[in-house]
Amino acid sequence: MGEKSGQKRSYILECSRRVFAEKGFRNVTMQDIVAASNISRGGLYLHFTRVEDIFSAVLNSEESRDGESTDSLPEEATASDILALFMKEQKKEILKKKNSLTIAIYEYYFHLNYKKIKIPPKENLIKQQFETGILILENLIRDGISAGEFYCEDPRGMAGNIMYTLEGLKVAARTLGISEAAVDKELFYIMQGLIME
Amino acid sequence: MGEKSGQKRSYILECSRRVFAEKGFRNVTMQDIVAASNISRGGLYLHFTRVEDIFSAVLNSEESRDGESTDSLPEEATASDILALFMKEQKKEILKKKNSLTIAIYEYYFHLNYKKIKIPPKENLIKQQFETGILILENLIRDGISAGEFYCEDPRGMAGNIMYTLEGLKVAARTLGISEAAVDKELFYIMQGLIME
Amino acid sequence: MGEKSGQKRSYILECSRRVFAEKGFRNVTMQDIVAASNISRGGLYLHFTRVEDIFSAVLNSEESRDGESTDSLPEEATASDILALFMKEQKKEILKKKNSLTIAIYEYYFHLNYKKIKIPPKENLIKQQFETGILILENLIRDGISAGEFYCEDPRGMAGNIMYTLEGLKVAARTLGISEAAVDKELFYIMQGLIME
Amino acid sequence: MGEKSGQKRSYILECSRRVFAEKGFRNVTMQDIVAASNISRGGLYLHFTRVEDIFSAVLNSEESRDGESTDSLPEEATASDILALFMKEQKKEILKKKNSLTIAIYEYYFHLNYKKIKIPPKENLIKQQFETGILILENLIRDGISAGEFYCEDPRGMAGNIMYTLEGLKVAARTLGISEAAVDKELFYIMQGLIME
DNA sequence: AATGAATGAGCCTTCATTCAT
DNA sequence: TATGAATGAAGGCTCATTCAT
Repeated sequence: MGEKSGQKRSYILECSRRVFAEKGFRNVTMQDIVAASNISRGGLYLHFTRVEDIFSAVLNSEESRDGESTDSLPEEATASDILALFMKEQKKEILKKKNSLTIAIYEYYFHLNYKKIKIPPKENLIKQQFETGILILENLIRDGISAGEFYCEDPRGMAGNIMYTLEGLKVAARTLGISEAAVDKELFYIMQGLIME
Repeated sequence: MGEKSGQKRSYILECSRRVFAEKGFRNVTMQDIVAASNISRGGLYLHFTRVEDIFSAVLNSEESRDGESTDSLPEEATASDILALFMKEQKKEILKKKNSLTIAIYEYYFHLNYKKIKIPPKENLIKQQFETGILILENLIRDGISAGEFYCEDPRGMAGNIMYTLEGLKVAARTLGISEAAVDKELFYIMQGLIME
Repeated sequence: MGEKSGQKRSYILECSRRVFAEKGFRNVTMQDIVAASNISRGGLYLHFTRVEDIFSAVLNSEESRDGESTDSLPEEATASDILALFMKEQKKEILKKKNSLTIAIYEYYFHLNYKKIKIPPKENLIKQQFETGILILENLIRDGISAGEFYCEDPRGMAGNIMYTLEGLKVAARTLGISEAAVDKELFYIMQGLIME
Repeated sequence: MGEKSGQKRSYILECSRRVFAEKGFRNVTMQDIVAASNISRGGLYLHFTRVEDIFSAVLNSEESRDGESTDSLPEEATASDILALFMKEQKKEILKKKNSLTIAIYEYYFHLNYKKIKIPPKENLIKQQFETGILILENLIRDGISAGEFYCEDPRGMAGNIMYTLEGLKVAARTLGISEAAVDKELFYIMQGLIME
């Protein structure tokens, strides 16, 4: 029973995710979600009353989906290997058009911004992801330094810088437009800055 | 006549700018602009038929406003001085809440994105600004290198990297939220990377 | 212009009045009023945003309509004549089914009651009408006493008593149902209490 | 089984009564009753299919509750004593805000009125109560007259007049609003009219 | 009998857009 | 040109009522 209800909820989120990926956040209406999930207007309201709640729930259900396509690495992978893989994933994310929530996420946060809604940090998964990203990179850089692969005087600073640069690329790709070559160039520049000559 | 019409148009843009700065792009309706400019509904439609046209026109009229608050520099300013000033302006821009079009611009581009509207590069002032920013930085870096103030192996790459990082900071400030101290840290990191020890 | 707008407003109120008379207050939707006045949904909202506002406006526009059907009296009418006429009018009002706002008024006040909305006494026309009714009756009774037609020790008390009795008859007619004969009996009883034997 | 079912029915009515007392008749939805009785939606529908049916059943179950708070009278009570007590009860009823079905009853009858539903007199308990009230008062007045306490030429007429006045006070208290002092004045006026000077 | 998820009709409200003046 | 009243489509929300379990 609780089971069934949970299933439906998941089903709605699954359908909604597609809608958000396709139309962003601000363009999505309750009706869009009704249409996408083939349920009744009232039926949807049984589970969610606002688009923003649905989006928030979608974000919270993303965790599990996240590692989806990561190529697995061999045991003896070097820091450079891992960094290269990370950059490859980031590139994919930056350029991904289909099935990406990126714009929707930005729009969602702008929306919260204007509605003056604050998400408690503990529930703010995007922020957590960002900060986790910094930590992972920092550790990776330190590992690379220890292994004599990387050179970096301020691993923490470098990690932050990389994450903000990636954020900049992500948003620029959705606004100014950015070619694959340009992304490659930027990512290459970052890696160059780390690798010992 | 053309004169009069032009005046009214400018007046509308001036009023609209305030509205966009306050409410972003997506939250603004024709009615908001009518209300802000004390103009008649029909009157507005004589000049513009869509909110996006108005926003586009606001962007195109921004050029003149841009250098507004730049502190002037002495003749003999060093590259470091200029870079420091640039960073100070960027910091202001990143953290500015009032009277900033930043969110509106992102929303506008997302909107174009979903409407599949492409702006010809020549008319895309924001993109041009971004690219101009890269050029200016590149030149500045080269000047600094020549003067023995900076060290950098790839001025062009560095300039791009800085611009994307700033973009990342700007969008993060409007989504994840970012403290002044964190901005300082990031900007300091960038400068550190340039200045010779 | 202000003229035109006022005309439309009056027109809406006129149509609404019919609707309220037919369906009461609680059963009336904005759509009913739209339908009754052959204007557009949005057009109605230009003038009124809630059914209760429309009803309130209808009440406030009733004043002028009020004396509509009063039979005129000869100059030399006695207090008894006037009282008889008053009672005749009251009887009509009590039994009137078509075109009466009585139930709507009760429903409206109940509605305000539950919404905890208080009408400032000065704007509460129904209350004023009631109190005016008491004053008029009191004066009439005093006149009748002076003329030796009536006998009454407490004209003010009698006037209040009559008004509440009439109110009771009015509401009973819409709830319990009441025959014309029963109304006659009650009104006759009141008059008997005044007229000297 | 019939027993069990009856219990549940009574339980629903008990809960519903509270809801009607609090929200009137028109504001009550099936959902309100479901919520108030911790019963399932479907479960409620097994017993009642409309709010009006529930309200009707509540009214019919009120009989037993009615005499609830009547102060008991000594054996040798005079007609005046009884009348005074009656008036005291009426005053309480007129002014009672909490736990009163008064408005709900009016709304219910208005509702029937508009739905053109007629209750057969035999089942119309409110009407019967009203008529019983008249009879009781009439007898009381006659008793008072016999005992030399009251003076009244038309006990039947007086009884009806009193009941309608009380009805008027009751409805006025819920619409125009009425102070305790004003109620006292009216009730006093009625008693004055009976008691021999 | 009992449950409560699901349905869909009905109402409310806001806007972009038009058009007579 | 300018005005602003009017239109109607689009979206939001709530409830009575049904129905599979």
